[in-house]
Amino acid sequence: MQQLFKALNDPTRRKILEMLKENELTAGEIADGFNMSKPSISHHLDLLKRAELVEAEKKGQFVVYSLNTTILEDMLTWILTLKH
Amino acid sequence: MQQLFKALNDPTRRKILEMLKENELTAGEIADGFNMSKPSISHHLDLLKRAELVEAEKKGQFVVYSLNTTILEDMLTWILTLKH
DNA sequence: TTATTAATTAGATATTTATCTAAATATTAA
DNA sequence: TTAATATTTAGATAAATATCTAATTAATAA
Repeated sequence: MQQLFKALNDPTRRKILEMLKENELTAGEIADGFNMSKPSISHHLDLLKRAELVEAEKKGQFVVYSLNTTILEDMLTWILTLKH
Repeated sequence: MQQLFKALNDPTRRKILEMLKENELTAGEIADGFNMSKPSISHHLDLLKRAELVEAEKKGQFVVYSLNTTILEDMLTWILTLKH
């Protein structure tokens, strides 16, 4: 849970998730969407992967990232429990 | 949105919200639930208040805190948008 | 094989954050 | 009015975080 909240506590990482909502993207394509160095984006992707919010698959020299919304169920449950 | 995610990105603050789910509580009663100084708890309460997750009402020398779940709608919406 | 491209890892740094103790403020009780 | 209680504010510090550049790894192309 902590890892999940931590991963979402950054606007860059939230925007990455929004980008991946449409299509899966390579690390480079994701980096192109930001005015930030590739290593920084790589670090953000690593945090998202650790939180299980994205999955990474190596395709040749590329790494393709895709969204994994499964883990968000836990957060939804936590929030809804608070509300009722 | 950033303030909201930030406020939830701490286990102490999340536990405070869970405590307030049951009853409203004074700052001192909340602090009693933790092995942490009162100023630290006061700081956490301040962050929760800024994020509009709690409301504070002064009653005599006490300050009573209560949960405000309204703002959580925004987060629910964000998460659900990501999922569909 | 050598050069190029894609991505990550390593290491450094500035900023943010969580925590503490001490001091200040505000309210109630003696 | 003075003392006690509840809470916050101020200031300091250690740890975590986001970012950068340089170096490394891995895969493809010449």
